[in-house]
Amino acid sequence: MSRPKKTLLSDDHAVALADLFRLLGDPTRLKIVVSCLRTPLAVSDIADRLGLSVSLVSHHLRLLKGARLVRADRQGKQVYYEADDLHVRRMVEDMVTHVAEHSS
Amino acid sequence: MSRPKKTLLSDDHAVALADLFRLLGDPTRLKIVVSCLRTPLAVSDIADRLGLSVSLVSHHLRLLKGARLVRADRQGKQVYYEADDLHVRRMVEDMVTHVAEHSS
DNA sequence: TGGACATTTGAACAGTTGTTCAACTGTCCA
DNA sequence: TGGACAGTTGAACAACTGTTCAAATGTCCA
Repeated sequence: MSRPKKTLLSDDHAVALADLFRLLGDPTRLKIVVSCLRTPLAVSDIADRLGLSVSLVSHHLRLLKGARLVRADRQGKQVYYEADDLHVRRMVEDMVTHVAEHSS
Repeated sequence: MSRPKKTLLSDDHAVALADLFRLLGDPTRLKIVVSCLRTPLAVSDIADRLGLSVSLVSHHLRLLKGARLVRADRQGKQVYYEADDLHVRRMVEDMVTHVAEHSS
């Protein structure tokens, strides 16, 4: 609960954290994550909502899944994606609302 | 205090937020930010601590300053850099401690 | 089985990015 | 002024990344 005064970042942690940041560092990919933040969404639904090709969305989802930012759930012909856990959801939401609030 | 149920991300906000994430998405740059998170540090001090060339650190600092993630303060021959505001500090700290705690 | 729908995958390409090296600017002090 | 120290800048290059297109896989139902 309490936070240490000095947070020195080990190389491993720096790389791991940077990997996360980098994945969220592309606007398209960020929008994909945000779109399935609260409700599981099929690939084609995401593509429709964002006006992207299904192929492109799938490519990005593969990367996001690899980093455990999203989770896949096949249901018949469709595959539903959603934010992987509570933490990812909170962290992205916090950042999104922050930018929304502080947009000058 | 309360968070809206649906956080839809506008294109502008997505790009702005992704810009932030992308800058933190490089391990070297992330370590530079973290190193001057709590104490202002001169360019050569950062370079020494992280074992990087002064030139490389300066290049990265320029990008970070451009995004207002860090602030520069010349003091004689040296230029001290530090995290630009409380928010940047908190957000990066939160992510760093999160990864440190959840490293499996 | 066959065909329609949903998604994944791989190759290929243009554009971007991190790093290095060398040259340049700025600041101080003898 | 001169030289030493601190930092910035630009060019150049290899490595990486996002996107597109076409082909492949998986799933359901008549």
